Amino acid sequence: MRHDEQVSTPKTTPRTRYHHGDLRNAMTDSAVELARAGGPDAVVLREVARRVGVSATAAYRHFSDAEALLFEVKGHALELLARSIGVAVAAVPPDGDPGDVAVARLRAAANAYIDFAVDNAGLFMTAFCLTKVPGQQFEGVPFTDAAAFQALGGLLDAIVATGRMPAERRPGAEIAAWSVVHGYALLLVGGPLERHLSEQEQARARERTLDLTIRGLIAAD
Amino acid sequence: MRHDEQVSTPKTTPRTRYHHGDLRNAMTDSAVELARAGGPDAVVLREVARRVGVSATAAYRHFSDAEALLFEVKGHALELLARSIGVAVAAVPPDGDPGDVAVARLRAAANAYIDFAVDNAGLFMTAFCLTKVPGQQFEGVPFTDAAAFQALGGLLDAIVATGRMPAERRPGAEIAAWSVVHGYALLLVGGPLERHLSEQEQARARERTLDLTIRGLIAAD
DNA sequence: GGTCATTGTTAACGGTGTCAACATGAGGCA
DNA sequence: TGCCTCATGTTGACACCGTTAACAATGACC
Repeated sequence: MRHDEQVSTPKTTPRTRYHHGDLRNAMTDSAVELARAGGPDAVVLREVARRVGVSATAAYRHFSDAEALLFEVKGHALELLARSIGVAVAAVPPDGDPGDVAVARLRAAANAYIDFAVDNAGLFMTAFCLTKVPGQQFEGVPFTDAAAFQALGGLLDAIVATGRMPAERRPGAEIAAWSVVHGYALLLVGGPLERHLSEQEQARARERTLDLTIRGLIAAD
Repeated sequence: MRHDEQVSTPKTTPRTRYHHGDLRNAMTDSAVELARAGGPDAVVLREVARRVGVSATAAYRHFSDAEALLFEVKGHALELLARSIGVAVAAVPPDGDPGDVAVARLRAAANAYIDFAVDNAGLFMTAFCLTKVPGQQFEGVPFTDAAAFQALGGLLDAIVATGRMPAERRPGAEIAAWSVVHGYALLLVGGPLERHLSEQEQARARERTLDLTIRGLIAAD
């Protein structure tokens, strides 16, 4: 419906063979690029088909719906997010006090989450933005998040194992941790924080938010 | 684009007078109802006009854009959210230890925020969901949030005043607090939590998340 | 009571998702 | 080898959407 900015190179590769050969993946990739650049609203079935060099209706041989295509994009975005976090966590040097390392890993994961949201705002929005009240059947975020959720749990378990966090405080901690980071990221990406705070203030706010959360997790009471 | 469910009564009030008299407000109200029921995607200019009993193009006498209408709805949704929180905070009995009262107020605000998101998922999504990477000019959440932000600051100041929270931890605390609650609400509304957790687990998770956050805010270190 | 800006209306355009009917061609079976 | 079949892509059409241009009604002000 919105037909403003036609961002860039339509990139119509006018293929030679009648059958594309790998249309589903090609469309998904193209859709991911659109989402990266413009968020979920930019994922337009006809535009995707155009870029891949195929008629719009060809999409229906591989996706039941325009929404199904968007769903695929969400999955990809989540996978990229998870990978990005994994890299950051793995980059934490495992030397020194195990408790420090475990906490540093959690912090690295949190920062990677927020960094991803800032650096790939379009993908992040696409992954998490719900634009309609979901019906009976879930059509929110694909279940990939479950894996990420377990990974986060692992980080927290590690902290408990080093004695830095009371075990009885462990249950539900993933949800609290995820909530903070997710909320901060969303308030930042195109949200109020991005507008009301300078870049420096944002950095400070992020640090303090993470400090506070980690204190809540590991502070003795 | 999506033209599936036509939810309910089009409610076309075929007015008698040529001029509506209060078209702008009527359209805004109707749009808010659509958003409440179906989220931002349900706010369709032509449908709004239909319900108010007016031609689609009449909207352009009062809104520059379909987006402007949506923007108005966002403002209303935020106002309702703020009002809802205000009521909850005011309902906290001011008896007993001032520190307890101040903390209870913060907790009430947090719970009201999440309750609003759950009970008015469509409005909440409409208020906060960004569907496109914003351009130079902000087009995210209207600035009403600034007022809510200050109110939250007031709650935190009160806690500091009672000595329950170290003053040096005060700066940036709004952001941390808001982040948790906002993130939890968004993970809940149509998000992963709603699907992976039973209702009882959700209640427990919420309690623990708030506990953790408040501990982070007020725990001595 | 006449003038005119405000607020409506109709007609039309391009864009979008989607369906039905048709075209192509790659792979298996004779 | 040749044919048949079915997955894959195409064209054409429809309904809906946002938006603009040109026109009509009305109410307020002199």
